[in-house]
Amino acid sequence: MPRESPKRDYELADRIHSAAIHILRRVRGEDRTSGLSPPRLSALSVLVFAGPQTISGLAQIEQVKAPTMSRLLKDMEYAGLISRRQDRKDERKVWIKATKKGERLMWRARERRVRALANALKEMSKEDRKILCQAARLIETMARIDS
Amino acid sequence: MPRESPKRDYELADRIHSAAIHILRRVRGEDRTSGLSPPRLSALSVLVFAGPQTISGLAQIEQVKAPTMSRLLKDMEYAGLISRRQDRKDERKVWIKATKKGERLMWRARERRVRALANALKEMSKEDRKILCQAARLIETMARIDS
DNA sequence: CCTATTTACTTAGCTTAGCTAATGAATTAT
DNA sequence: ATAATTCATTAGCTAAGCTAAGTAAATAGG
Repeated sequence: MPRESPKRDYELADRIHSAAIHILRRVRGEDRTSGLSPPRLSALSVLVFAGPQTISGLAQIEQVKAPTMSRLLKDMEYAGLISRRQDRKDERKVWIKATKKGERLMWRARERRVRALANALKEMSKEDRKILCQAARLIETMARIDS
Repeated sequence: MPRESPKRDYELADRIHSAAIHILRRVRGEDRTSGLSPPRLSALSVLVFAGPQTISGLAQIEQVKAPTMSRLLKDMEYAGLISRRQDRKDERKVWIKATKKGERLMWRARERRVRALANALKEMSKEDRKILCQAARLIETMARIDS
């Protein structure tokens, strides 16, 4: 494991952190108008793209504790965005899946969200987009390594 | 304004968003042990690096409404991390600056935070770091463009 | 086979951080 | 002089994170 430059590590961590904070603050307002907060949208998109999940499974994917996910899902169910079904074999497990309404809402919210970043993205060069894309992938990988 | 690939825009926005969420969830626990939540740490680092700010100025930099910043600062003052001083000319304005204790705490928190990402950063190639660094800069630029 | 432990989910209760609306006080404009 | 604006705060709401504790189902051990 190459330990080149501790100072750079600090700076890099700082900047990643700062960037993350500002990105989220930026899209928060936009997302809220759609009725979907970032955590809900994030969970919903997992359900849409990766298919049904158990609650604790989804919590793990979203890096959140089970009670937190449980409450998010309760509200989302009330809003008609997801549905539940018990596992046949193991009656403790509950499988969550996005409803049609949930899928529709997700797409609309996504549209709003991208619009919130559109000004910047539109003016961006191909190279810059590529950098962002690669960085996003790196970060997703990082986030999954358990400390 | 070159509008090359709308579909890519969606995907890119999605991935940036997701990456931001996961980064913050990752460092939150680490930061909490130092007594500094991400928003507080972020505000404090502005004060340390960019010098004293008025409350509304700081709110604007942090992309947050004034009451939110007001409350953050109230708690941070109580904790001895920042101090206030009224403007001589305009007695409505309050200048905020980091105390010595605030600076020390900021550095320690930063250390913890980087440690939370260290496992991943350590194993990262020079190229990967460079990508992250460039991406962070791009995002900072994006975040400052007002929609 | 029965008890004990583990697992999946929920509930309750706390904290932090966003927001808007309303207030007080100082400044600026008419 | 008065009206409008600006800076900061307070009050009160919502959302999302946590831990601890509780219920119900499944699994393990004697």
